[in-house]
Amino acid sequence: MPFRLSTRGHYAVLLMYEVARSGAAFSSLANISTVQKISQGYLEQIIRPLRVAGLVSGRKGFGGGYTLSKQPKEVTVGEIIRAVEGPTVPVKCVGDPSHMDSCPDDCRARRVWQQVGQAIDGVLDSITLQDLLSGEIAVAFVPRKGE
Amino acid sequence: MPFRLSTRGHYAVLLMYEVARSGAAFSSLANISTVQKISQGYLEQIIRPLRVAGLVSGRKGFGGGYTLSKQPKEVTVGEIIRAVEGPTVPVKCVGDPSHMDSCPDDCRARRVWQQVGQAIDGVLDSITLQDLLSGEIAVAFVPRKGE
DNA sequence: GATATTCCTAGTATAATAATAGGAATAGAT
DNA sequence: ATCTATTCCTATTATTATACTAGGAATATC
Repeated sequence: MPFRLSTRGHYAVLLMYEVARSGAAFSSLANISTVQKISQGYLEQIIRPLRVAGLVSGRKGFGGGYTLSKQPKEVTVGEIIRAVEGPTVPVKCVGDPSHMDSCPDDCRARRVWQQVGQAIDGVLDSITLQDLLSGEIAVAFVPRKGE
Repeated sequence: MPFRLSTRGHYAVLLMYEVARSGAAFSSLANISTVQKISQGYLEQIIRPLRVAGLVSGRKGFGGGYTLSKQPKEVTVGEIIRAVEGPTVPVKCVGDPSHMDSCPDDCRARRVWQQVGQAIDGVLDSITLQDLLSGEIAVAFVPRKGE
């Protein structure tokens, strides 16, 4: 339950993966909606900030859809998630000036949250759409029960 | 906004820090409530799972309160947060068997979420209450505007 | 002109969060 | 004994965020 990613960020990555899969051809949201089983209306909302951020460009009308604005290896998962969700800060008192005075100046925990945010961005920024396409992502160690 | 920690986990760390600061003496929630400006009733809810997990022990009555059950260097921030919030999994389809079939078996993104969860736990488990007490936490690199 | 698409704004149901409220049990102080 | 400070427990509630749905306007192709 802590450090959860909302469906917006989650779906944004799946969405961009589908757009990347189609290469130079236009991918329609109707098609992606079917493949990934996400409502088209919701996808429209999610792709808007991605377009504004210049990660995809859309084309209206019959045969239209979206294509990547950059090469798959130039687009990181971090860019995608931050475009739809904003900066990666686990608690408000880090990064948001309007909340920084809600905790004392000498708060020892603040550096913990900074490190966590940095670690998350480190992982997300190290993975590109090209990595997703080629399946070349290192398998994370997942501890099992009783280990 | 993504990967946010709720106040329960956030406050749990501040709470444990205050308990640790008092060493062997009992810390009352009334006092911690005043120092950290968190309502006592809410602190009571937060400390319960910490007590159940064996991180603190409580003593009722006048002069009562809570003390650490272990040495500060034996208690990690990760233990604290997971005790009150559950396991660190950014999306439901990782870790929760009831949701693992909602996405396809070959989902390329799943490893991303696994790696993120592992990175978060890596940071949280590397920091102990002793580190908070002594202030010996490495400063995370925080990028500034226009850098 | 029919249709498939992006593009835009608003509303809404559900769930999670962040508490508050009220009290019972217990230990020490007087 | 009684008073008070504390933990301990259960329930309720206000607020917010999430995760959508609805309805339509613009535009490009057939």
